[in-house]
Amino acid sequence: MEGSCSWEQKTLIGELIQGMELAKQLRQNLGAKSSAETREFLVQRILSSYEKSLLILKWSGSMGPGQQHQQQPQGGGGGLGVATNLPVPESPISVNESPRSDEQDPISKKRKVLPRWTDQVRVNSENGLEGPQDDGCSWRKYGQKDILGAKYPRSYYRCTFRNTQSCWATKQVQRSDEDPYLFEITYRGTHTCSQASNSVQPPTSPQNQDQKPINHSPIPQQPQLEHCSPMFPSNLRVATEDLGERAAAAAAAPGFNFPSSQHGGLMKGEDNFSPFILENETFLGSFSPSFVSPATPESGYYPVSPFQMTNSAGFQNVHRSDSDLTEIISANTSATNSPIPDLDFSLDHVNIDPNFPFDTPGFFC
DNA sequence: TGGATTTGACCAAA
DNA sequence: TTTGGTCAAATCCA
Repeated sequence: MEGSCSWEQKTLIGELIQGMELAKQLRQNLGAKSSAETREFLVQRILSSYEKSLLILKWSGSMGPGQQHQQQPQGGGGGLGVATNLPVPESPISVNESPRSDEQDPISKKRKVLPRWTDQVRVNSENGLEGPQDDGCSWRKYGQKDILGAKYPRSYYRCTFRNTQSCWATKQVQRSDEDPYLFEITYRGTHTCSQASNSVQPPTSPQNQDQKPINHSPIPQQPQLEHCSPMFPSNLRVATEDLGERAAAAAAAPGFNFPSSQHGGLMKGEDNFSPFILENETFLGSFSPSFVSPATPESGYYPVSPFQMTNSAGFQNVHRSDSDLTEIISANTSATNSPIPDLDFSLDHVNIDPNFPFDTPGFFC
């Protein structure tokens, strides 16, 4: 935390202040005999504020001085990566070497270091739709793998236009151990194909988020082939996934398959989860227009803030997304040859309220 | 018949 | 050595 005006500090203070104010509101509501719903909502927000504060502290504490914006510990307890105040890398494409080379080398089997972020889609069997909604992009499944500690196999998809348009965007779909109706979709890389404008873009900074209109609809209309760039998720709940919990979740279950956007059906017939309905498919955070059409896959290295995950106001729905700052951050640091670990973190159990005051006084320097 | 999916094998990172 | 990610041949399907 360099200087007296670190982003973390301000954010932390803002969170605490917000929590205090919410507590006051709750107090007033208690006296005013407000509805239980209102009180519950306030409690939810208060808890959210404190959880965020704790995450900030946790994250900050795990970073070396002056590195908060550049690295993030890997592992479930990673906490939040806050790179918000980082400007979009002037030239993310050229700044990176390894990620870029990886991404440009389709033949390499090396684990790609691409911008990665996770979205979660909750489905339910009531609506009759088959599987989670299409995210607006054309994906082609190229693999499935049983993941250690996970009850369900993970499916791998890549852009249909990978060959024709050299679009290296990929996504992984993993059904939640704890909630079979919850799918965690990890996007890697950004679309550079013709459907890029519809593609899911990595979350961006809070600043950007503030500028985005927020859809406060608590219940998203069953998105029809919505654009990948999920406008605003109606979920206000941003859960961070605790990596440890995954392993903990144990029971077994049949593998699952995720319907591809082109087929709509389940990938694996034996799956008993047939009629899935997308209850929520959103992507927390806002997307800066400047991120919409990266010139190259590498350009997907965006500064991201966990808080951009904040968003609209759904009340009960599950959803959330998280981001992976790793590569994004590396874009900003590679120039200094700093080894950047693959920082993958997610936020689970954290409810980020849609009204997170990024404009809280002092939020920004 | 062409495009998409399945699945075992391979490879590199951890 | 283990595990995750990808490849590519086989298979499926419209």
